[in-house]
Amino acid sequence: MSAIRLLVLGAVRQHGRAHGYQVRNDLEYWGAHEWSNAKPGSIYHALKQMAKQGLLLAHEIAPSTAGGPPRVEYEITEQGTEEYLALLRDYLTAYDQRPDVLTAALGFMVDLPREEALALLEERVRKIEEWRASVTEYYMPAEGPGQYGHIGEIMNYWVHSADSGAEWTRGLIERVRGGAYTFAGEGEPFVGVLAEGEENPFAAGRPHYGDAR
Amino acid sequence: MSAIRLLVLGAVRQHGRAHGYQVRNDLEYWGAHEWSNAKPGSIYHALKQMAKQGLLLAHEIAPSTAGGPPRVEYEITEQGTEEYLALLRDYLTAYDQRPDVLTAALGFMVDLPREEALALLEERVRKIEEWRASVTEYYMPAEGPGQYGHIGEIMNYWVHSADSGAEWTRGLIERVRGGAYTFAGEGEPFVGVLAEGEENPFAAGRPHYGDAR
DNA sequence: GGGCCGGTAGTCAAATTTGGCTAGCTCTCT
DNA sequence: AGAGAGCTAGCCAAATTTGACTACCGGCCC
Repeated sequence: MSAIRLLVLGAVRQHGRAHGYQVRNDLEYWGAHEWSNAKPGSIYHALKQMAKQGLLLAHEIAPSTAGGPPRVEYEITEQGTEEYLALLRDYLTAYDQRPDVLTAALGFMVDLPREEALALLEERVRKIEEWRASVTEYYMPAEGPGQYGHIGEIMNYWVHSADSGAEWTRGLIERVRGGAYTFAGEGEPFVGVLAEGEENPFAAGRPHYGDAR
Repeated sequence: MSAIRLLVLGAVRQHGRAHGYQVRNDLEYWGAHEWSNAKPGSIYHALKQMAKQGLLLAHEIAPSTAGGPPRVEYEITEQGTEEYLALLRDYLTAYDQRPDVLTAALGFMVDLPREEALALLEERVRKIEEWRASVTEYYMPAEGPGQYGHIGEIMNYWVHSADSGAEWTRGLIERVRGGAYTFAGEGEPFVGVLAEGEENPFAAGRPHYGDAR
């Protein structure tokens, strides 16, 4: 799975009620078009699909005042909220090496209580360590390393990445345990959406890091 | 782009002439079904598509001795070889955070001369550093960090990953410069395909790291 | 001597993703 | 006043990816 469902559900949820273009703007504000596959086509597709599956409720709305075709507003359903939280928990703990998944989950982690977020992050570290152990067991056999030739570099790279990811996660755990950020039930949450009329400092089309490659 | 085209082209090239099932087996031998999207459907699709585009040449073959449907054998064309090398060079230098792309390229890097591989890897490091500079410039503005709340952790994660990736690449450069592995034109290459009848120690279905998540 | 497991070699529909396209409106410049 | 740029809002075809399914054969077990 990609991160798009979590992103779209999270965006709709923060708005209460949103149409596709708003979601698209939020994701762009978060820079998601640069670190995930959040392109217009994918966003609208995800909205429709999730509406069909009952995760979102679609309301047909008359053409807006500012031109453009008739639009559809979406609300998250009970079932959609469950899916949202399930994805969030899953992506915080899953070590699947795709940075977009973790990144999306980081953006929403404060929707969980602090203690739960900490538990999930600790589980994440545990999973990375397990993964590392299983890889080194299978790919560093008794015959010693080197028998794979340059292919051994692949394993070396994986292990290095895993170690680096675990280390970073431990740092995050410490910061969160030390009281950083505002989690669910701790008062005014940090707002990550644009207010009506506010301008987006990170609009697409800027000469960004996304241009690396 | 995903890594599948490079993987399939590389597999066909190593065989000289291969049918889909052989490619599928090679990729499985390399563990590619665990770190990339190399599933049967994707492999056969890529073969057909690249044959249509002239990167591969397809030969219809009579049903094999061992049952099953009539099969198709593929050979890489001149154009396919060019595309293969272009992808390889691109993936070795591109910092696009998707580990499958780099992993695939690492598996084939010895198809290039040692000096070229070194140059590409150095370019890779340069690109990562550029990327890092551009990110920190845009996302650590004058108002100081912390104004993004927990969203700042996302940038922190990216930067950490970039640094880790650059460091690893520098290590690889040193090993290669020090004479490790056998590159193009340096004698008998390391064989990464199964010989006829050899058994695959990494067959699918084993309890691997891929089961993390 | 029938059943079924595993290997060979793939196909197929459905879901997703990509990249570009449309169409109406407003604002600015000339 | 008209051209054109830019914003709002979203659609679409084509390509890709997923996950499950097919069909055939040989051998093993009972």
